[in-house]
Amino acid sequence: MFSKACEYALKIMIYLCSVEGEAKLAGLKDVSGAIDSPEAFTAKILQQLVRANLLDSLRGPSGGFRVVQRSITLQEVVVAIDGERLMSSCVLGLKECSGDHPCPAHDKFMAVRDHLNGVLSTTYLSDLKGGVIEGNRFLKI
Amino acid sequence: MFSKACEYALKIMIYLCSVEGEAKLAGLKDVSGAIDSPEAFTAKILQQLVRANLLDSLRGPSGGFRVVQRSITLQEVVVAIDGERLMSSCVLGLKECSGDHPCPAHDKFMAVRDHLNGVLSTTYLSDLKGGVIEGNRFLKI
DNA sequence: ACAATACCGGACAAAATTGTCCTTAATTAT
DNA sequence: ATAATTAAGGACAATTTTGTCCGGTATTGT
Repeated sequence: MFSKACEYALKIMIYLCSVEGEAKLAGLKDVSGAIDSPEAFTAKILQQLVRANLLDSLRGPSGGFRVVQRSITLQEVVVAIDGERLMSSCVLGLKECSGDHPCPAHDKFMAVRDHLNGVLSTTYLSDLKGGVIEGNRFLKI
Repeated sequence: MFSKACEYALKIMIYLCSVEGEAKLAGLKDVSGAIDSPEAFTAKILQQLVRANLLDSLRGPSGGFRVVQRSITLQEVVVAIDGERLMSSCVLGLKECSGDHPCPAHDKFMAVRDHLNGVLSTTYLSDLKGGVIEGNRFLKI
Protein backbone atom coordinates (compact mmCIF):
# COMPACT_ATOMS: atom_id res chain seq x y z
CA MET A 1 0.00 0.00 0.00
CA PHE A 2 2.50 2.58 1.19
CA SER A 3 6.24 2.36 0.60
CA LYS A 4 8.42 1.48 3.60
CA ALA A 5 9.69 5.07 3.58
CA CYS A 6 6.10 6.30 3.80
CA GLU A 7 5.30 3.95 6.68
CA TYR A 8 8.26 5.38 8.54
CA ALA A 9 7.18 8.92 7.64
CA LEU A 10 3.70 8.41 9.07
CA LYS A 11 5.12 6.94 12.27
CA ILE A 12 7.64 9.79 12.52
CA MET A 13 4.93 12.41 12.16
CA ILE A 14 2.59 10.75 14.62
CA TYR A 15 5.43 10.34 17.10
CA LEU A 16 6.57 13.95 16.81
CA CYS A 17 3.00 15.08 17.26
CA SER A 18 2.62 13.01 20.39
CA VAL A 19 5.80 14.33 22.02
CA GLU A 20 4.72 17.56 23.67
CA GLY A 21 2.18 19.89 22.18
CA GLU A 22 4.66 22.71 22.58
CA ALA A 23 7.95 23.50 20.99
CA LYS A 24 9.91 20.49 22.33
CA LEU A 25 12.40 19.10 19.89
CA ALA A 26 13.13 15.43 19.33
CA GLY A 27 16.46 14.35 17.88
CA LEU A 28 17.12 11.70 15.26
CA LYS A 29 17.96 9.10 17.91
CA ASP A 30 14.74 9.79 19.80
CA VAL A 31 12.73 9.40 16.63
CA SER A 32 14.33 6.25 15.28
CA GLY A 33 14.23 4.78 18.78
CA ALA A 34 10.55 5.56 19.18
CA ILE A 35 9.51 3.99 15.92
CA ASP A 36 12.23 1.31 15.73
CA SER A 37 13.63 2.28 12.36
CA PRO A 38 17.16 2.31 10.91
CA GLU A 39 18.75 5.55 12.04
CA ALA A 40 20.47 6.66 8.84
CA PHE A 41 17.47 5.89 6.70
CA THR A 42 15.22 7.71 9.15
CA ALA A 43 17.46 10.75 8.78
CA LYS A 44 16.80 10.78 5.04
CA ILE A 45 13.06 10.66 5.56
CA LEU A 46 13.21 13.41 8.17
CA GLN A 47 15.01 15.54 5.59
CA GLN A 48 12.27 14.92 3.04
CA LEU A 49 9.64 15.91 5.57
CA VAL A 50 11.53 19.09 6.39
CA ARG A 51 11.81 19.96 2.70
CA ALA A 52 8.09 19.29 2.33
CA ASN A 53 7.49 21.84 5.09
CA LEU A 54 5.85 19.33 7.38
CA LEU A 55 8.67 19.51 9.92
CA ASP A 56 10.98 22.19 11.24
CA SER A 57 14.53 21.26 12.11
CA LEU A 58 17.16 22.95 14.22
CA ARG A 59 20.84 22.08 14.27
CA GLY A 60 23.35 22.12 17.06
CA PRO A 61 23.17 20.84 20.63
CA SER A 62 19.55 20.62 21.80
CA GLY A 63 18.52 20.71 18.15
CA GLY A 64 16.13 18.27 16.55
CA PHE A 65 12.81 18.05 14.77
CA ARG A 66 9.38 19.44 15.45
CA VAL A 67 6.06 19.32 13.65
CA VAL A 68 5.24 22.57 11.92
CA GLN A 69 2.60 24.65 13.69
CA ARG A 70 -0.58 23.75 11.82
CA SER A 71 -2.94 20.85 11.26
CA ILE A 72 -1.52 18.14 9.02
CA THR A 73 -3.47 15.34 7.38
CA LEU A 74 -2.23 11.84 6.71
CA GLN A 75 -2.67 12.60 3.04
CA GLU A 76 -0.09 15.40 3.15
CA VAL A 77 2.44 13.00 4.62
CA VAL A 78 1.70 10.28 2.09
CA VAL A 79 1.90 12.70 -0.84
CA ALA A 80 5.18 14.15 0.47
CA ILE A 81 6.82 10.71 0.36
CA ASP A 82 4.95 8.53 -2.14
CA GLY A 83 3.49 11.23 -4.36
CA GLU A 84 0.01 11.26 -5.85
CA ARG A 85 0.34 7.75 -7.29
CA LEU A 86 -1.93 6.01 -4.75
CA MET A 87 -4.58 8.71 -4.98
CA SER A 88 -4.81 9.12 -8.70
CA SER A 89 -3.22 6.40 -10.78
CA CYS A 90 -5.01 3.35 -12.20
CA VAL A 91 -4.90 0.19 -10.07
CA LEU A 92 -4.17 -1.83 -13.20
CA GLY A 93 -1.44 0.60 -14.24
CA LEU A 94 -3.11 2.09 -17.32
CA LYS A 95 -1.52 5.40 -18.33
CA GLU A 96 -4.93 6.85 -19.09
CA CYS A 97 -7.75 5.46 -17.04
CA SER A 98 -10.71 7.80 -16.86
CA GLY A 99 -14.45 7.89 -17.24
CA ASP A 100 -14.32 7.66 -21.01
CA HIS A 101 -11.32 5.32 -21.20
CA PRO A 102 -11.74 3.13 -18.13
CA CYS A 103 -9.98 -0.07 -17.20
CA PRO A 104 -12.29 -3.03 -16.45
CA ALA A 105 -11.93 -2.47 -12.71
CA HIS A 106 -12.34 1.29 -12.80
CA ASP A 107 -15.71 1.56 -11.06
CA LYS A 108 -15.03 -1.10 -8.46
CA PHE A 109 -11.81 0.50 -7.33
CA MET A 110 -13.01 4.06 -7.64
CA ALA A 111 -15.16 3.42 -4.60
CA VAL A 112 -12.28 1.94 -2.61
CA ARG A 113 -9.97 4.77 -3.59
CA ASP A 114 -12.55 7.39 -2.62
CA HIS A 115 -12.87 5.69 0.73
CA LEU A 116 -9.11 5.68 1.21
CA ASN A 117 -8.75 9.29 0.10
CA GLY A 118 -11.54 10.23 2.46
CA VAL A 119 -9.73 8.67 5.40
CA LEU A 120 -6.36 10.15 4.45
CA SER A 121 -7.65 13.65 3.82
CA THR A 122 -9.86 13.91 6.89
CA THR A 123 -7.60 12.25 9.44
CA TYR A 124 -5.24 14.65 11.16
CA LEU A 125 -2.10 13.72 13.02
CA SER A 126 -3.72 15.27 16.07
CA ASP A 127 -6.54 12.72 15.79
CA LEU A 128 -4.03 9.92 16.27
CA LYS A 129 -1.61 11.23 18.84
CA GLY A 130 -3.94 10.64 21.79
CA GLY A 131 -3.67 6.85 21.77
CA VAL A 132 0.10 7.04 21.62
CA ILE A 133 0.28 9.46 24.54
CA GLU A 134 -2.09 7.33 26.59
CA GLY A 135 -0.05 4.27 25.71
CA ASN A 136 -2.79 2.20 24.17
CA ARG A 137 -1.63 2.68 20.56
CA PHE A 138 1.83 1.67 19.42
CA LEU A 139 4.44 2.83 16.94
CA LYS A 140 6.65 -0.25 17.12
CA ILE A 141 6.73 -4.05 17.45
CA MET B 1 -1.26 -0.66 -4.19
CA PHE B 2 -0.50 -3.76 -6.21
CA SER B 3 2.94 -4.69 -7.51
CA LYS B 4 3.56 -4.23 -11.24
CA ALA B 5 3.56 -8.02 -11.58
CA CYS B 6 0.15 -8.13 -9.95
CA GLU B 7 -1.23 -5.45 -12.23
CA TYR B 8 -0.09 -7.52 -15.20
CA ALA B 9 -1.57 -10.65 -13.65
CA LEU B 10 -4.97 -9.04 -13.23
CA LYS B 11 -4.92 -7.79 -16.81
CA ILE B 12 -3.78 -11.19 -18.04
CA MET B 13 -6.60 -12.95 -16.24
CA ILE B 14 -9.25 -10.49 -17.38
CA TYR B 15 -7.99 -10.72 -20.94
CA LEU B 16 -7.93 -14.52 -20.99
CA CYS B 17 -11.42 -14.52 -19.56
CA SER B 18 -12.65 -12.19 -22.27
CA VAL B 19 -11.18 -14.18 -25.13
CA GLU B 20 -13.85 -16.80 -25.82
CA GLY B 21 -15.88 -18.34 -23.10
CA GLU B 22 -14.86 -21.74 -24.40
CA ALA B 23 -11.62 -23.61 -24.63
CA LYS B 24 -9.75 -21.22 -26.95
CA LEU B 25 -6.10 -20.82 -26.13
CA ALA B 26 -4.16 -17.59 -26.27
CA GLY B 27 -0.38 -17.63 -26.68
CA LEU B 28 2.19 -15.51 -24.88
CA LYS B 29 2.36 -13.06 -27.78
CA ASP B 30 -1.41 -12.66 -27.83
CA VAL B 31 -1.45 -11.95 -24.12
CA SER B 32 1.44 -9.50 -23.94
CA GLY B 33 0.11 -7.79 -27.06
CA ALA B 34 -3.37 -7.47 -25.58
CA ILE B 35 -2.18 -5.93 -22.34
CA ASP B 36 0.93 -4.17 -23.68
CA SER B 37 3.43 -5.78 -21.32
CA PRO B 38 7.03 -6.94 -21.77
CA GLU B 39 6.89 -10.40 -23.28
CA ALA B 40 9.51 -12.22 -21.23
CA PHE B 41 8.28 -10.80 -17.96
CA THR B 42 4.73 -11.67 -18.90
CA ALA B 43 5.86 -15.25 -19.46
CA LYS B 44 7.09 -15.40 -15.87
CA ILE B 45 3.80 -14.17 -14.53
CA LEU B 46 1.87 -16.61 -16.68
CA GLN B 47 3.99 -19.38 -15.15
CA GLN B 48 3.12 -18.21 -11.65
CA LEU B 49 -0.56 -18.18 -12.51
CA VAL B 50 -0.31 -21.71 -13.92
CA ARG B 51 1.45 -22.92 -10.77
CA ALA B 52 -1.26 -21.24 -8.69
CA ASN B 53 -3.82 -23.27 -10.64
CA LEU B 54 -5.55 -20.20 -12.02
CA LEU B 55 -4.50 -20.99 -15.59
CA ASP B 56 -4.02 -24.10 -17.68
CA SER B 57 -1.23 -24.17 -20.22
CA LEU B 58 -0.59 -26.39 -23.21
CA ARG B 59 2.70 -26.64 -25.06
CA GLY B 60 3.42 -27.17 -28.72
CA PRO B 61 1.98 -25.57 -31.83
CA SER B 62 -1.48 -24.20 -31.15
CA GLY B 63 -0.65 -24.29 -27.47
CA GLY B 64 -1.19 -21.42 -25.09
CA PHE B 65 -2.99 -20.39 -21.93
CA ARG B 66 -6.56 -20.67 -20.75
CA VAL B 67 -8.38 -19.75 -17.60
CA VAL B 68 -9.18 -22.76 -15.47
CA GLN B 69 -12.81 -23.84 -15.58
CA ARG B 70 -14.26 -22.23 -12.47
CA SER B 71 -15.11 -18.84 -11.04
CA ILE B 72 -12.09 -16.85 -9.97
CA THR B 73 -12.10 -13.74 -7.79
CA LEU B 74 -9.72 -10.81 -8.05
CA GLN B 75 -8.55 -11.73 -4.59
CA GLU B 76 -7.28 -15.11 -5.74
CA VAL B 77 -5.20 -13.43 -8.42
CA VAL B 78 -3.81 -10.82 -6.04
CA VAL B 79 -2.92 -13.44 -3.42
CA ALA B 80 -1.26 -15.65 -6.04
CA ILE B 81 1.15 -12.85 -6.99
CA ASP B 82 1.44 -10.44 -4.04
CA GLY B 83 0.52 -12.78 -1.21
CA GLU B 84 -1.64 -11.90 1.78
CA ARG B 85 0.36 -8.76 2.59
CA LEU B 86 -2.23 -6.25 1.37
CA MET B 87 -5.08 -8.08 3.09
CA SER B 88 -3.56 -8.68 6.46
CA SER B 89 -0.46 -6.68 7.29
CA CYS B 90 -0.38 -3.36 9.13
CA VAL B 91 -0.39 -0.20 6.99
CA LEU B 92 2.29 1.28 9.21
CA GLY B 93 4.36 -1.88 8.99
CA LEU B 94 4.04 -3.07 12.60
CA LYS B 95 4.89 -6.74 12.97
CA GLU B 96 2.04 -7.22 15.38
CA CYS B 97 -0.90 -4.92 14.86
CA SER B 98 -4.10 -6.28 16.32
CA GLY B 99 -7.05 -5.34 18.45
CA ASP B 100 -5.03 -5.41 21.66
CA HIS B 101 -1.80 -4.06 20.20
CA PRO B 102 -3.00 -1.62 17.56
CA CYS B 103 -1.09 1.02 15.64
CA PRO B 104 -2.52 4.53 15.86
CA ALA B 105 -4.18 4.18 12.47
CA HIS B 106 -5.55 0.69 13.05
CA ASP B 107 -9.25 1.51 13.16
CA LYS B 108 -9.19 4.05 10.36
CA PHE B 109 -7.53 1.67 7.95
CA MET B 110 -9.40 -1.40 9.08
CA ALA B 111 -12.47 0.07 7.42
CA VAL B 112 -10.63 0.79 4.18
CA ARG B 113 -9.09 -2.64 4.13
CA ASP B 114 -12.42 -4.32 4.75
CA HIS B 115 -13.85 -2.36 1.85
CA LEU B 116 -10.97 -3.40 -0.38
CA ASN B 117 -11.19 -7.02 0.69
CA GLY B 118 -14.90 -6.93 0.03
CA VAL B 119 -14.37 -5.74 -3.53
CA LEU B 120 -11.56 -8.19 -4.20
CA SER B 121 -13.34 -11.21 -2.79
CA THR B 122 -16.73 -10.59 -4.37
CA THR B 123 -15.62 -9.45 -7.81
CA TYR B 124 -15.19 -12.27 -10.28
CA LEU B 125 -13.21 -12.13 -13.49
CA SER B 126 -16.46 -12.90 -15.26
CA ASP B 127 -17.92 -9.70 -13.83
CA LEU B 128 -15.28 -7.68 -15.67
CA LYS B 129 -14.89 -9.44 -19.01
CA GLY B 130 -18.09 -7.95 -20.49
CA GLY B 131 -16.78 -4.42 -20.88
CA VAL B 132 -13.62 -5.69 -22.55
CA ILE B 133 -15.57 -7.82 -25.02
CA GLU B 134 -17.92 -4.95 -25.80
CA GLY B 135 -14.92 -2.70 -26.27
CA ASN B 136 -15.84 -0.05 -23.73
CA ARG B 137 -13.27 -1.12 -21.11
CA PHE B 138 -9.58 -1.25 -21.88
CA LEU B 139 -6.55 -3.29 -20.87
CA LYS B 140 -3.89 -0.98 -22.30
CA ILE B 141 -2.88 2.64 -22.94
C1' DA C 1 10.76 -39.36 -37.88
C1' DC C 2 11.24 -34.44 -38.32
C1' DA C 3 10.73 -29.76 -38.13
C1' DA C 4 8.24 -26.03 -36.34
C1' DT C 5 5.87 -24.10 -32.48
C1' DA C 6 5.19 -22.66 -27.83
C1' DC C 7 5.64 -23.16 -22.86
C1' DC C 8 9.33 -24.08 -18.92
C1' DG C 9 12.95 -22.71 -16.12
C1' DG C 10 17.37 -21.12 -14.79
C1' DA C 11 20.71 -17.53 -15.06
C1' DC C 12 21.50 -13.01 -15.74
C1' DA C 13 20.83 -7.68 -16.10
C1' DA C 14 18.68 -3.23 -15.04
C1' DA C 15 16.23 -0.26 -12.15
C1' DA C 16 14.11 1.10 -7.98
C1' DT C 17 13.93 0.93 -3.15
C1' DT C 18 15.94 0.45 1.15
C1' DG C 19 19.69 1.13 4.01
C1' DT C 20 24.74 2.73 5.44
C1' DC C 21 28.83 5.67 5.97
C1' DC C 22 31.23 9.70 6.31
C1' DT C 23 32.21 14.56 5.76
C1' DT C 24 30.39 19.21 6.20
C1' DA C 25 27.82 22.94 8.18
C1' DA C 26 25.31 25.10 11.80
C1' DT C 27 24.44 25.93 16.60
C1' DT C 28 25.09 25.79 21.57
C1' DA C 29 27.49 25.82 25.92
C1' DT C 30 31.61 26.31 28.22
C1' DA D 1 37.37 30.87 20.67
C1' DT D 2 36.71 26.14 21.12
C1' DA D 3 34.75 21.81 21.66
C1' DA D 4 30.68 19.16 21.58
C1' DT D 5 26.35 18.24 19.41
C1' DT D 6 23.11 17.63 15.81
C1' DA D 7 21.09 18.02 11.19
C1' DA D 8 22.39 18.13 5.97
C1' DG D 9 23.87 15.91 2.16
C1' DG D 10 26.65 13.18 -1.02
C1' DA D 11 28.42 8.74 -2.19
C1' DC D 12 27.95 4.13 -1.84
C1' DA D 13 26.07 -0.75 -0.73
C1' DA D 14 22.41 -4.27 -0.26
C1' DT D 15 18.09 -5.90 -1.44
C1' DT D 16 13.95 -6.30 -4.01
C1' DT D 17 11.46 -5.79 -8.05
C1' DT D 18 11.26 -5.63 -12.78
C1' DG D 19 12.76 -7.18 -16.98
C1' DT D 20 15.80 -10.08 -20.51
C1' DC D 21 18.08 -14.10 -22.67
C1' DC D 22 18.62 -18.59 -23.95
C1' DG D 23 18.73 -23.55 -23.93
C1' DG D 24 15.49 -27.33 -22.79
C1' DT D 25 11.18 -29.89 -23.22
C1' DA D 26 6.69 -31.10 -24.78
C1' DT D 27 3.41 -31.19 -28.62
C1' DT D 28 1.57 -30.83 -33.18
C1' DG D 29 1.34 -31.34 -38.14
C1' DT D 30 3.40 -33.13 -42.03
